[in-house]
Amino acid sequence: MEKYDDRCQCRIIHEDRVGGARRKALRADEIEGLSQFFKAFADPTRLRIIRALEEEEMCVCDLAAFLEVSESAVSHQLRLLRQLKLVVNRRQGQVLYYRLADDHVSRVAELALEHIRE
Amino acid sequence: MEKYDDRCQCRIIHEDRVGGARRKALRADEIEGLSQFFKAFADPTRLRIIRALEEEEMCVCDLAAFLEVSESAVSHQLRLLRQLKLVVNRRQGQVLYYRLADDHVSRVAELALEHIRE
DNA sequence: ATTATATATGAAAATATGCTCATATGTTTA
DNA sequence: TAAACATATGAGCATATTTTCATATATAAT
Repeated sequence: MEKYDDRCQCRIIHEDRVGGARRKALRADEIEGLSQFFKAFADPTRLRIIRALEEEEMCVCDLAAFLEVSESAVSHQLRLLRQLKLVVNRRQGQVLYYRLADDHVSRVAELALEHIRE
Repeated sequence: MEKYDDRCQCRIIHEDRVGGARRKALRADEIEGLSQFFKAFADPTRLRIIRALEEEEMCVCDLAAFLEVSESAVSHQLRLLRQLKLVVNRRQGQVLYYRLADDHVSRVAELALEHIRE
């Protein structure tokens, strides 16, 4: 004999709103993808990398110099940005040049900047 | 007698690009603000809260029911979103109704959604 | 071939984050 | 005034994230 419904024992004040939210909710994988995408921007180091690459492509050691952090740290962050498909690279000799994968990236950053400047 | 320059011992391949990046760089406090702003979107629970509030205002227990997480957890996340000025609330009796602070919030979410759907 | 350069990567340490639990606050109702 | 309800909050735990350090890989130069 259970004391409560085992699924959700929360009181619901507005059934309709909860239902509405459920109906328009994104699928779990979309939410996961979206939050991953935003995670890329959610760290000062990565955000500075993104901003720097808006201008022109840069190599790892340029970025390390600009950011004043270790090349290893930059490389780890770039891997993350690569996995999230926000940056791509091209090799020229021993140097890898990184650039932004597409312009949604800059546009999102620009829009957010507007927000915080208001 | 130091072995290296104590500021930055990185080799720089493209002085000009590093310089360019430095010149167009945002101030430290803007970078901090921006990354904080994005941090709000970088968690599935908060993202779902934001999406739910795009439709209409909701109270804490509605959100808890929709998200199927504890009201305490929702409340903690709402505090964070409040501190980041992404949501505001209004009290009606003992119920607090939350809504998005402005429409930059939805626009950023929408733009990012376009990105991941491509 | 050997050495140097540019970057990548795994493991571990330092830190940050998200949730739970217990308790506190503010509002309404009895 | 007391009890009930909606929400807030601090402390602590579990997990995740970011960096460092040591080492590995790929390309170029000697």
